[in-house]
Amino acid sequence: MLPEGSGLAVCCPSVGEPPLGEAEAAELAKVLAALADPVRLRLLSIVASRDEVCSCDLEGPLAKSQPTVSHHTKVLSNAGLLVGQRRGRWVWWRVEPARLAAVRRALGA
Amino acid sequence: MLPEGSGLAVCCPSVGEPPLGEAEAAELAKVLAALADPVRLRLLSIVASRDEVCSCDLEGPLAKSQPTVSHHTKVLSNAGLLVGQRRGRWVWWRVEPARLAAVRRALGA
DNA sequence: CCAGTATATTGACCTCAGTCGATAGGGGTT
DNA sequence: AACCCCTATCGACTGAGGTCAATATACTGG
Repeated sequence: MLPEGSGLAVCCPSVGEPPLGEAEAAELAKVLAALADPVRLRLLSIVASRDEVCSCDLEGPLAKSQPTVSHHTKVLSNAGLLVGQRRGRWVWWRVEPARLAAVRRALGA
Repeated sequence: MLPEGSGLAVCCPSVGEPPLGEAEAAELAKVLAALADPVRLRLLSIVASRDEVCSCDLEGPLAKSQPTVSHHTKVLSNAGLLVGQRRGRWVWWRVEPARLAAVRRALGA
């Protein structure tokens, strides 16, 4: 449940600044793939709207089954965009704004 | 070969600003899906590095077959990220910085 | 018009990802 | 302990997408 590649956060081989080697491209593509799903974008938006949200409060708004929600939170968490913390029986999710900022920077002109 | 949805360019239902309806999420996901491929990211980076690049100059650096390159340019073009112009037998591609900026804005905190 | 070159499309293959039902694991409550 | 609730994993199905060989289309030059 930990972010795997963090080459993105450090600094900035961006799409605008030419070379963009295969490794950087692959890394950036992974994070973008995590973002490139409407359910996950809405999930992210919901979590961002409050400070913390538990998984059980996501099924309703997303209109997806519990396993599906769990799958999406895992994908976002692996991408470092979401961080989960277990408290009692619930898992509370919050967004990782720095990660999102890194993506914006990597897309920067 | 024309961008299809441009709801992104107008204004800003961002991931940070909560509601993010299903339609906006789907639209944003489409553009992000176009970006979420290492070959296309490198393609975009190459085109951005010069002002214009013709398809024939992409096969080499990308190490992909001609149909594959054509496929990727089409995907990026459909997403509004790349614009192609046929001059003689060549197609010259240039990036659409505004579109990329719109994506960054949609991802904005 | 014919030949040659650049690009687009087709068809097929293969892998991957989204989805859900069923089940397992973790953690409270009584 | 037994029970219930929340979350994670598994297995299976399905659809989407990256890739290339083969073919088609578009354009130029002779």
